[in-house]
Amino acid sequence: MLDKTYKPSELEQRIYRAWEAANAFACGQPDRVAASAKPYTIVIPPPNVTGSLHMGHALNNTVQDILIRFERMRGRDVLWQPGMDHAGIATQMVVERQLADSGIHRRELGREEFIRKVWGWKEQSGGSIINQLKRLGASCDWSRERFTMDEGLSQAVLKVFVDLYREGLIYKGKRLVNWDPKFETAISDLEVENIEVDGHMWHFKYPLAGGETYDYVEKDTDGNVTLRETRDYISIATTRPETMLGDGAVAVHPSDERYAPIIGKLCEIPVGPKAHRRVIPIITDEYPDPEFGSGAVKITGAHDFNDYAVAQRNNIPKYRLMDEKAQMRSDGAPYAQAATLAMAIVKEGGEPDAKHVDAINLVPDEYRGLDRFEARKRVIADIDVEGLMVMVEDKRVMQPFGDRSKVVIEPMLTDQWFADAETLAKPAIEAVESGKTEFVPKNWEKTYFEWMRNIQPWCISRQLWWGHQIPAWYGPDDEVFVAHDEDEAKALAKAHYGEDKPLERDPDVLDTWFSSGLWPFSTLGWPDETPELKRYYKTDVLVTGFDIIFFWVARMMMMGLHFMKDDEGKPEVPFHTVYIHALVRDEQGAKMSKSKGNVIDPLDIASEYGADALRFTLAAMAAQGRDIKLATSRVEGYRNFGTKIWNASRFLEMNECVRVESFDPAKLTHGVNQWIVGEAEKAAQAVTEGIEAYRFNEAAGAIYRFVWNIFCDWYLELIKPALQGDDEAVNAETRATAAWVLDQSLILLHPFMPFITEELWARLGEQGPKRDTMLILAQWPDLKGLVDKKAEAEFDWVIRMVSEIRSLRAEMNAPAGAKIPVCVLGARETTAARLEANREALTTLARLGAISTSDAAPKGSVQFVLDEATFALPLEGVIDISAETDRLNGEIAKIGKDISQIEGKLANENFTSRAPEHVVEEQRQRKVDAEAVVSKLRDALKRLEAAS
RNA sequence: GGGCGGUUAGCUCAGCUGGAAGAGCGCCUGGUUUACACCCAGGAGGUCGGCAGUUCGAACCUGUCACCGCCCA
Repeated sequence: MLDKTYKPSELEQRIYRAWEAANAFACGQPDRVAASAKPYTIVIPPPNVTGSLHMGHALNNTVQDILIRFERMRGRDVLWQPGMDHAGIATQMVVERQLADSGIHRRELGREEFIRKVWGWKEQSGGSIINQLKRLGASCDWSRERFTMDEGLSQAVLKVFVDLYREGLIYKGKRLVNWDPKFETAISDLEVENIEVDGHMWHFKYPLAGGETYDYVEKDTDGNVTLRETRDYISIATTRPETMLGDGAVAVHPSDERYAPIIGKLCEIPVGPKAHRRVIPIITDEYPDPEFGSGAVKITGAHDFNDYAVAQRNNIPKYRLMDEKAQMRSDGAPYAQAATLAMAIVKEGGEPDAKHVDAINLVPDEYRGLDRFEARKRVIADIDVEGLMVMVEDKRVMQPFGDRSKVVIEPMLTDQWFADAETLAKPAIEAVESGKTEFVPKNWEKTYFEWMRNIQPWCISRQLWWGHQIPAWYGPDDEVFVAHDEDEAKALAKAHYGEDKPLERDPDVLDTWFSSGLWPFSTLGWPDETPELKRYYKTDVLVTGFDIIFFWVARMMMMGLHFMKDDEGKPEVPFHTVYIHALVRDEQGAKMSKSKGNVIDPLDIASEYGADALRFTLAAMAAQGRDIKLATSRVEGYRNFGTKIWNASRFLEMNECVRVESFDPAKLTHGVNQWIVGEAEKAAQAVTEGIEAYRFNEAAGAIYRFVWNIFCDWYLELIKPALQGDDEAVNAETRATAAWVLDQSLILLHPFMPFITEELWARLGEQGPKRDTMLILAQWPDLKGLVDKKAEAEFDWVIRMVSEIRSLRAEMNAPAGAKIPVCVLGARETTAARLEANREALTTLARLGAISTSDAAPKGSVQFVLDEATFALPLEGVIDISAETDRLNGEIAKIGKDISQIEGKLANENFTSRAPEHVVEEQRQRKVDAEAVVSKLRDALKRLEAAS
């Protein structure tokens, strides 16, 4: 006997272990392969090895598990490929922090030892998210779990790097990158968060060289002169005064008349030792906004992305001012010498030599070694002393922060490896344009295109130790040899130099995304041509949040299309569908974050309400194109739903509703049973279509309504009298039907609530014919032809009648226990038959006494109209005649209003001539029906009046 | 500044092809109906953000305004 309530915490782990023991998650099940089942593949977007489960993961994996369980039950050979990525920065950070606790820096350990420590950490405490996914019921094929640093996946990385390099799609170069001074590495744009903070805008005077002057004129929009003065300077606004030291030019917009007189002249950077003030040219470029600040912009090509572009266009030297820790440089020659070299470049013009420029340290001696923010203060103070500060404004400024380090990111000119993303993106764009890969919902394609069409070279090198070390070796003259291993590099070097030369390997590692971009095929064994690769690539769907379209989708598309080919040798996409799900927010709609303290931990929810309730909630709220604002009251409601089906099962158990071997839902004789199997078919169809269309909320809603509002609320109530009755034939059919419908419900609910359904499947399997399989491997229903129109109409009528009577009873305050007789007037054949067939059920559900048919209503009756018949409930003494008269008049008035509305429509010639025929016909029918009801209500009113 | 999305019941949200406004929670009333109080029955509650337009007909299409959110610069 089942307990009164379902207790998830006691059962979930046991059930999960049973699935694992049954090997239910494994792909390539021999019976399915033998039956040439079509493969269905999802690769998990690899969670980070340092990560722990948050609500976003919970939603992401619930969706994947729903799809996987659904297709598994539909007989497909499913592979849900799990694993994790090695998360270069995050992991290195964790281990470094641990080391720091014992006062050790990784450099003291050395690279090899440090990496050993990272592996040790990974074995011990990495990947806790995997167990958390299991708690949610994720049915991944864990036997195939992969890690981006695995031997096989590392081979894939090597091959991809070498191939792309040889194809000219990977190159090394000095470019501006986002530099994280805490981790001392380059990071990608996507790892930078731009946050608006309180800052300042300083306005400084850059004196014109040689004491030159010009007429500075400002005009209003009508061209009237509002200011005219003689100036010997140009005013520059900046939020980062410390970068002035590296200025290479001042730029103004070509249309800006104010500065036209001084274009091409030189001005002086008002900082540094007086004797060696540098002068820089005033140039024109489209970049400066004349409306913004003074309209003149200082150009520091080595420390600002916009300035970098200007400097590139105009051959302006890009002076690097800081070191890896973002401290002011202290290398190289003293300032006086450096400034002289810089001046020489200005004089020479033309394209400056980047290497030469980079060697010049333009930080004045007294600022060298200072932190950048300290240097800023000193620069401001020094300029102020000279009286060259015009003003300082308080201003909100966008500042870039490292998403992990939380320190201010410094744009920095460094040597890095780049992938030619623009070239790789072309086929990836084309694949979505042509529909080879589709986004669901479709509007995300726009985001994808937007990003892919404006893609920047992808900086793939990281100055870290943890990751795939770049397979590039340098000769003594810095000649690069890219090879799969050191031996190959040596051979290349020998061929190049004509003799053996010592080589040194590039110390940097690759961006983690370089390896996770290969995930859809590297996990299947590529570059080996494994049977798995052949069978499961391309995969079916990638499920992810929109915030990482750029990370996963873009990279997997680029790499997949470049390296994978279909049977005809054409590039093959990694997945045909990208399902983008919502972001989970808190109840108020704020993004969940630790700092806000509004994080709802999915595991807490799972512990309190069960993993099933959490999953169902996420699915029910996963409407396309909207964020999920998670309220625990919803979870509670769906926990109750689990309890509901549990108790329904308990009810069947108590009433010996046991499954019958040869049960055929198409051959039922009893109306209520014909009706419920038809409803089951409709529910199965709705759930199936919902999942197929990625409309999880609709699928969840359909099974919820069927189980609760149809099966429990009506069917089980309707059959109670029969179960108690002594008609053995009806009784047996009803029991078998109930058991069969519950079974269908468990199957349909399983993708959403796997634990409780599996448990009930087992418990209900203890009676009746033996189960063939666990529920997870059971057959998804394909129900057809079970909808019996007659039964459907009949039980629609039963429900309406019972509801009507209940409503009136409540309204009349009839005692809950009172059995009220009912008299039916004007009933035609169908109604009479329905009354007769369902007499017991009706009297029980509506708490009726005798049901009689007559032509005259008993005195003092409450009356209502249902189809052609009028029902009279004699409540003499209980009812207030005048109140009842008012009620009926109210009804008549309400329907009358409807009628006049419909008449209005029908009288409109435009409507009858232009609206489709079936719509017009529908309105005509509505009018006829409503008029019939009104006329019957008028009769009822007359009877009431006659009685009083 | 560019792009995307939102505004529907007290709250959280559905509403697909334009054709009679929905759910869960909350609220109110009643209920010891031996499956379930994590329940049952009944009920109240909406100018579908504003305005203008298209249409026989608009929550839905178009324009515009307002407010909110996100992404990118």
